Amino acid sequence: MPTSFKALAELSEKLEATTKRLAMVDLVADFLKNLEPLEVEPAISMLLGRAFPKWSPRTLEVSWATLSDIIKRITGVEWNVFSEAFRKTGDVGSATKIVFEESKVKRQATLFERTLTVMEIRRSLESIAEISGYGSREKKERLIESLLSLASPLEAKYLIRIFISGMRTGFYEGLMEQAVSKAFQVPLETVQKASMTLGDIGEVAAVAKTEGKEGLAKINFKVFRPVSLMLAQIANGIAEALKEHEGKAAFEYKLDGARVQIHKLGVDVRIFSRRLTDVTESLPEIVEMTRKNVGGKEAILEGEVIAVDANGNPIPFQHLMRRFRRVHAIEDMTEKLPVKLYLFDILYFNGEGLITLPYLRRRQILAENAGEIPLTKQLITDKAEEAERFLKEAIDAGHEGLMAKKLDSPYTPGIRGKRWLKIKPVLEPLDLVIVAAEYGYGRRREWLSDYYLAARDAETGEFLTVGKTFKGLTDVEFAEMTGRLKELAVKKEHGRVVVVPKIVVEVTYNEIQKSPKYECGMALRFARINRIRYDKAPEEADTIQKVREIYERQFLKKGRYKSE
DNA sequence: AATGTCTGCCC
DNA sequence: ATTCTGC
DNA sequence: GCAGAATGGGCAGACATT
Repeated sequence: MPTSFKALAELSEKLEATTKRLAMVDLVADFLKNLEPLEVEPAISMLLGRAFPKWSPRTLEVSWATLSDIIKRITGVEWNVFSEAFRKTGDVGSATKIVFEESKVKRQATLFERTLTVMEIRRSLESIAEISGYGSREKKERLIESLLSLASPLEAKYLIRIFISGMRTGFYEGLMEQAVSKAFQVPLETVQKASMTLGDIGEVAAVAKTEGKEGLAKINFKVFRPVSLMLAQIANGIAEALKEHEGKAAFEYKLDGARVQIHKLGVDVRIFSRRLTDVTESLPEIVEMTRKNVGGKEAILEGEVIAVDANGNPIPFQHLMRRFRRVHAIEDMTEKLPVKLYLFDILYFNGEGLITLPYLRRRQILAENAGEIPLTKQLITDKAEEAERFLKEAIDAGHEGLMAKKLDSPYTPGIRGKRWLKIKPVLEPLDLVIVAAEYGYGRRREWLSDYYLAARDAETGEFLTVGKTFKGLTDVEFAEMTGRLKELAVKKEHGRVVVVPKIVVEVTYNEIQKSPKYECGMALRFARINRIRYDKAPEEADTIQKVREIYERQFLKKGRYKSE
């Protein structure tokens, strides 16, 4: 019997209500057992808040702005009714449920509601993703409208959450692996291994259901099917990294570019980004390089692409972004804005998965088959001073910092572990003034949690915004800060509060970027609050002139784009 | 044709 | 991306 | 220790609007 979406929504509601992970796994396992084979992947994707599997190139091109318009329209509620529900719950999905319930009579819900199946929802999502071209916005909206008008308030809540990619139930992919293992009675390790290889638990579960353990064991890498990337944790410096890696590690230059996974089969090459988007078209020179240099028939490689100046020196990340997902005027841009590839890992070669091999061995295989493509510069050492020198060298060459990699470690797709650590020095902190703030969403809905940070213009005495941040304060500090800011409020509009420039905060950041958005033409990258400077008056805050000085100083190390 | 808005995705 | 929080 | 939540700057693309 086809599974109803109502059952999936009710399950999600139960998951949201508990924080007990074992209980969640049991609930989901029971649900999975009763699915038909074709429903397995769609249902699993949906339970994890995804419309499609992770590797799928389909996108809905619909988000909260469109959705709230649609919801207001079909429920007939006023703008303030919906935003009140949103303010109260901090979430578009829950707000939808509320207004659906309140407007039941108006939308004659009981007349329209009927059983929606999981497969119907998947097909609708596919149709929505497929629509494009002139008039597509309206067509998408109409499709969503008709889907929502068939849905009950509870179904609507979770449909909306699928649209905005997040079920907010606390049930995540790792738990899904446990549920799959339990439901289809296959060993957890087998499920985990298959899930790592394929990069998505949905399809793995479908195989587990139809072919069992034997089917799972046969799962291997497929060229042109991207693998989730191994991720790194932050380390506070060389010493910490060495300690974590038992005294000895491989340090590699950390380049400020975009991560790429390169697949090759004969002369065919495809390039995937960190989120597994196909970016092959944007990077013809990387395709060419791979074809010419990489040995073997089949390979999956990983590396970093950076933008460089005419001398091959790294230039700021922003410039790379003008190339990275571009599909128009590429030939023109390959000349104007050259990019360079550095490889650092290999996951698959001529039919063999390499991810279980130790780092050193993989790096060796990579070196043997990379031809003239450079590898990231590497130093293996157990001496902190040597590593420190290497770090300084990397920074002086205009790079971001270092990666520390554990010598005997496997490649673990999708896992952010301590086997890889990133070491990124920060620039000197700035004392900035909060000039405005916004209310948060979700758990932060009661607090002013997002702050506009400004530097003083020494010439005019004005405060000029150089960025915005929501990071660095604890919940207690947010609550306190909200109180203080409310007292300083001079203007309120749309959840934004403009305040008297009074509160000074010490802000850390990794770079000063050129900004098209802020008046002063500069913006902080990755700004976060270090501490609140209760002891400082706004007149003592750092100046725009100082920010500019630091901005200019960056180019002593990094190259500059030629038109600047 | 130019400008504005939304979306997704790099970091 | 970074940071804090809850399990 | 892990995963998730909350949200930053800024880029291109795709449409919508003027």
